Amino acid sequence: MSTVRVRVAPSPTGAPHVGTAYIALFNLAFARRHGGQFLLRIEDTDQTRSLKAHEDRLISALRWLGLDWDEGPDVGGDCGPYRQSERLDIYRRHADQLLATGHAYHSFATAAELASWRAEGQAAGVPAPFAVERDGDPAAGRARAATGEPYVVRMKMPLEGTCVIEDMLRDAPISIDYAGLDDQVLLKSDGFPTYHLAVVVDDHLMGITHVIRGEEWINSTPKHMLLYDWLGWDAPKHAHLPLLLNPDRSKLSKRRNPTSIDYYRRAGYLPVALLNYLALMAYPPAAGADGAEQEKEPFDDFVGRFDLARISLGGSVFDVEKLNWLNGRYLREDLTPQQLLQALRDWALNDDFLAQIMPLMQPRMETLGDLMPKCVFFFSRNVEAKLEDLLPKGRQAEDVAAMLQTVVWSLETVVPWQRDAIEVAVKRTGEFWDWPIRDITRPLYTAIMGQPVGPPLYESIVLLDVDLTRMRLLAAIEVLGGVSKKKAKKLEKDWAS
RNA sequence: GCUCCCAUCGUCUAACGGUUAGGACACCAGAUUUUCAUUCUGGCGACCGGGGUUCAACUCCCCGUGGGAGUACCA
Repeated sequence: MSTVRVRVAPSPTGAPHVGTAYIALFNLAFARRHGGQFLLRIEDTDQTRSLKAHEDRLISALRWLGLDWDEGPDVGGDCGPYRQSERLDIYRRHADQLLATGHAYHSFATAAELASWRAEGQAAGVPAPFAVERDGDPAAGRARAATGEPYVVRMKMPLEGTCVIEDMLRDAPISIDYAGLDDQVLLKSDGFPTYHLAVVVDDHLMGITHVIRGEEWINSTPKHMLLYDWLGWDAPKHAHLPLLLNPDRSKLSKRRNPTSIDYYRRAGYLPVALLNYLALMAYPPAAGADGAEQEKEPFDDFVGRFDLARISLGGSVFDVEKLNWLNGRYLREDLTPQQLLQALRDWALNDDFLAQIMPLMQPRMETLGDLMPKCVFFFSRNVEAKLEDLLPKGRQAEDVAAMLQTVVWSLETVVPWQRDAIEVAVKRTGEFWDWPIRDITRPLYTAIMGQPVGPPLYESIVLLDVDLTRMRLLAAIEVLGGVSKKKAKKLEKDWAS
């Protein structure tokens, strides 16, 4: 049997997500367990959302966790490039091959046409009918494309038949009828591939033997199997992991919870604990000698007993309380006081970080002893904002909560995280509400610092960093009574316009 | 709507036909600690429902129900 090769393939479209770490963790464990290789591939095929800044943060976050890869964009390897935006010609070549063999076709349909086809399909309880284009003359399609008219390349899905997927985590194979599937776009009009084309081509070219990914991909696996077949390749084995969930059991999202790896880093969690907790999310703890279970288990020990088939299939609610408990145990049990001090230095108690605080605090001090009380919030996991401090004179809690929500949205667009851009984002919400800036900043001071007074706001937000800032704003919104789902929806609409 | 996945305490899970259904987080009591935290002890608390199969079902099968995901020129 050939060497095990697995990968994690995140797309750099936002903050590094704990879900990515979770998937990476199981891939790495599988690779280590079988003496194989683990690769990192950047799936930056969405030109409108992918950012190099996000990729940099992602790599830094995964490195911090110690989820190291054997091949990747930053370390190279024999199967590069490992960034999909640098492999465009490869995808085009394979798309051409599928066009030539009649498995794909040029599509020129407008958005309006597609919408009407979909509506038609919906009404009949079937996927959108693409017959108009898919059965046309291939040469005509090619000629039309050559004129420079924008087009996409679509898969010609079989109208009948069933795809049987063997999933390593499940006893019974998964069967999905081809008839229920859309003619998937493979090549977009900007010349970039979609996920479906790129993932199959790359996994094959990079020698991936096992695709271990999130459960949200099950439904598109038949498309991938078809592609392997059409291209004349053997498909890798598949394993679809259960999803990480919000407390309300929906797919883990940043809407109300911290989902960025950087949040946990900045809030003071230890990588070993986060990793341990993530493993526990889908894998039973080791049995101890006395029958009790050993929940605390560093990654290297976990690898030694890892067996893909033992992964539990139900989605898991991410429980910060339990993470806190585990993190506390590592902090107390595994670190000498010296090591604890070092961990603190690596985190925030270092000259580099403190030096940035000095200019903010110096004008506000009479004795050296005034420093810490006035800037504890930089070193705290969270602060407790009091309701009365969050309310500017004459404002209702409900309105202030809504206002803070728009600040959260406004701040989301700030990349990279810099002072002036933050100020612009905050002022923009001021204009939106047509409130004096004071009524915006007072709640902000309180949310960020726990009290309505403190060092300069924008500079402080920069140092607090994006994830901690976001969570403090969300916490303040809760103190104010929250923003109802219905209201948030309307607000989001108004805000977007 | 259609397709697929999943289903044990509030949460994470053990059990792989025969157990008083075990452990962990959280919570509640008590002990230790000058305080707090830690630590220790105890408590609360679950097999989604209905049919089968079997001497015996949490466990196997079927049907419901519930939850989730997918259904994009996003991944």
